[in-house]
Amino acid sequence: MPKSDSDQPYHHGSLKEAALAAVVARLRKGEEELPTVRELAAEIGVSHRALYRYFADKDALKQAVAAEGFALLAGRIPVGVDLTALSVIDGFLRFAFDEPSLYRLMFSLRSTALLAEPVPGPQVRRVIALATQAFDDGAGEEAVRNRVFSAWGLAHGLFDLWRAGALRAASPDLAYDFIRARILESGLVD
Amino acid sequence: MPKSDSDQPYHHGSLKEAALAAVVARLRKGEEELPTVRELAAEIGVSHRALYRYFADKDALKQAVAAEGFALLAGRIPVGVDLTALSVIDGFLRFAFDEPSLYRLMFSLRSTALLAEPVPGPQVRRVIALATQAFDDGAGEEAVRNRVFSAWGLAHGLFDLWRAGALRAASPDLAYDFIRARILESGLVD
DNA sequence: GCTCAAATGTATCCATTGGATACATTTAGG
DNA sequence: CCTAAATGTATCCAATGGATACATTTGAGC
Repeated sequence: MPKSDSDQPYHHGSLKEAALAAVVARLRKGEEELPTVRELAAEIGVSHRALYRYFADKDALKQAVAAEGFALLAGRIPVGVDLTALSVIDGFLRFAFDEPSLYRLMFSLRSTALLAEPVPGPQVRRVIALATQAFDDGAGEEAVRNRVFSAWGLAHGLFDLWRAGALRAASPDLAYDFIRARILESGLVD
Repeated sequence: MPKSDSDQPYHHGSLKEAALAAVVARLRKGEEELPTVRELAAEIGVSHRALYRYFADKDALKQAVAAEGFALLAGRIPVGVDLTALSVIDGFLRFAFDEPSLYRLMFSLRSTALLAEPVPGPQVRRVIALATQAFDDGAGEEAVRNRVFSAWGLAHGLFDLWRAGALRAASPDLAYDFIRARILESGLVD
């Protein structure tokens, strides 16, 4: 017999997706950290242990959220004729400033995870592939890789210094402009 | 009457210093994270609550450790005639690779802490002052500041990408060489 | 349609951890 | 000396990630 009229069915149906979406939404709303497993479960309407059917432990949840983040980042990078070194940089930087908490989470992972070993996850590989393509000016493979990492490092580093408070910019917009100016002036992207 | 022959006196004498030194030592030995308050207290030989006489909460302890880190970093930067843009970069990079856990902790702080607001802590200011002096080539104040942050951002960013696993270097030494090469090739430091 | 095993979710328990409060022990200044 | 402030301890608490056992659904094969 069906349990008395409860709006929620016993099986959620898409717990994993709902969990990831809920975490991303929270980070978007300004939360700096992952919610507790219990908070997250409560928001979705399940017992906290239910989440462990889909994530081995909390770190696995974090990894999955980070993977979502890289997928969202890839979505910010234009394709086709609009794929240029500058548009990659702009998409990357705008994503970082739009979703600072998510961005931080994505790059806070230890090695042995997503970005590395034995090969980066597909979401990360897509971002790297797009960037490599955009920066490919016909010079050798190594020269292109060097420029990609220099530009990536500069953007990532300046953003992180801002996040840590070292840039001491009056507003996020000014920080964005400052960082973009430094990248343009570096000559890494025309 | 004195408590029966216990080697440890009731008062430690320099708990704060001992605590900071113990944490730094642990990070140096490869621990990635801060120890728990209890572990730390046990190592020093006091009850865990004793530490709260010196640190408001665990975050305050973290901040203090980070401040120690910046002081150690400043110690890696040469003074006098050896203070050049390149020597600053080398000191900075070597510190990061020598003490990756401590380095990460130093830059993992939120804003409103040490690096920012209302003004960076003295340990951080010293590092910035040395870098600014080393990069001062007589061009305007703003141009110097721009170059300092570009170089800092590039070094910090590439190091963090390596730490996250994105560089996929075969060894720390190769990563170090790669990063140094990118910085030299940037033209930010001669 | 039925039945039963696999999938999914719940209830309950546990150890660890950061932190609070009350009390004990020293130390030092008048 | 004596006592107040400083320093450290004992003990308690709530939150949290995680484990184990059990309940509910679902669906594949007969």
